[in-house]
Amino acid sequence: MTSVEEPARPGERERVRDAARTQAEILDVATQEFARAGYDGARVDEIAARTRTTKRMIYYYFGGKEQLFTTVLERAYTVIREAEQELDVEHLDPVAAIRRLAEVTFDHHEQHPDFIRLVSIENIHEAHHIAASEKLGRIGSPALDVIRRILEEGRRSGLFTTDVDAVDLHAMISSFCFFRVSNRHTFGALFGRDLVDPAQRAHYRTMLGDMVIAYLTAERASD
Amino acid sequence: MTSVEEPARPGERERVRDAARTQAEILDVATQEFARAGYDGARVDEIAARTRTTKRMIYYYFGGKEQLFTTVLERAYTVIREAEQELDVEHLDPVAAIRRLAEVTFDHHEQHPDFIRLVSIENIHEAHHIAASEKLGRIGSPALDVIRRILEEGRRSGLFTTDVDAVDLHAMISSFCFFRVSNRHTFGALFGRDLVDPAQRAHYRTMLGDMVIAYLTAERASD
DNA sequence: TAGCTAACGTACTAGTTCGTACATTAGACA
DNA sequence: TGTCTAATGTACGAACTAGTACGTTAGCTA
Repeated sequence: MTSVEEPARPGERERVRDAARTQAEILDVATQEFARAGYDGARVDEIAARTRTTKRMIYYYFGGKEQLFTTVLERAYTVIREAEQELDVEHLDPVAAIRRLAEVTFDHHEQHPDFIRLVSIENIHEAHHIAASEKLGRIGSPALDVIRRILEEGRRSGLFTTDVDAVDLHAMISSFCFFRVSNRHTFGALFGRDLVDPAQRAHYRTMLGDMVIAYLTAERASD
Repeated sequence: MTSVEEPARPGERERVRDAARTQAEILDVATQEFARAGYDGARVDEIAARTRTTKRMIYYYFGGKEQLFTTVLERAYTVIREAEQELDVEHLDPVAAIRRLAEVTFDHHEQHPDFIRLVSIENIHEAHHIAASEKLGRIGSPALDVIRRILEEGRRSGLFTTDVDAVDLHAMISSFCFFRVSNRHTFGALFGRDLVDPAQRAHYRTMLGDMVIAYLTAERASD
């Protein structure tokens, strides 16, 4: 999400015109602005003002506000998918692997509140931008493949007693991680508890893992 | 959320001027419009147009767009709190009671997608309207009290092995119910699965209950 | 039934906001 | 070193949008 501020690598004197840098700078600022204010709340002029370039360039490179937002989304999703690719849990036993996966998901959500906000905003708009994006249509999810393999192994070994679909488990894990960040403000205002309080971080991280493992290893759930 | 369209109770001829009805009508339409487009995306003119009255009246009764949104939120939360008051699970054993509570929460989220959207929107705005509202500050949560009592009983009887805080359990249940509705569109677009597909409703409802019960009755989780 | 006021409608304005027409120049390359 | 184009800046316009000034009237009450 932050490709920002390459301070002119040595030997490479900062050029006045640099298409790639200008585009990256616009995307960085746009990400912040859209995440801050929502699609309609975001101001193209404001984005331009916080850039070293002008509004003209936003239209030159991205075409318009709508496409800019789509590109921001594309980049945000690409970042998270790349992080998922790093996932290295196959050497762990199924229980540890799932817990680790949950923790990595937990950490990623916490570390990218802007991404969470963008996704919330995109949902208000019924995912129209994702639908319109070719890139996002076929981006896939490495995490899902990992979950699938772990679940299979866990079931074969008899460690997991619950027969759950990978997508559903992903939804279960994501929902907790996402909600904790996305609904932080209303939840805090209504129940007087900050779900993202650093002092409670380990607590909630453990709670998530416990919950998922308990579900997967429950002795004969209802079915 | 829908006080709408009282079609002139018999004997009570529809008056041309009716303050209460006008206000309710504005609130109904405003709820839809804000939920549809977000705070900044919503148009005061559009709200007025879909009402039998005019924009003038919105300002007459509510003061402005900001206060109108706050009032919409207040009413939406009041509705959900009233639903929680109906909650009648104390006669059930702790396991059944928690499962029932989870199911009621699940049902309520499904039945009020507009409410979910409003809450998402309010979170984008960092709960500023809730913070500014006296009414919402001290609205409380009947559900929390219920959870507290069930948990206590469950622990005393030895049925629940996990020592969890009522607010945290509420967060756990809510996160799943909320995410399923709030992130329906992005999740569907990315994973090709509609979390709110009626055919899957019972499946997810059971899954939530299983998860919560598994967590509460797990044999000595990590602690 | 006369008077009064809460309830209402119309028409307008000031300010904002996305988008673009037009002009300019850095710097790659021949 | 001259040329050409991608990259850039300035200034402006058309459309929208929250909010209001001013005038009107339904219907309650005395």
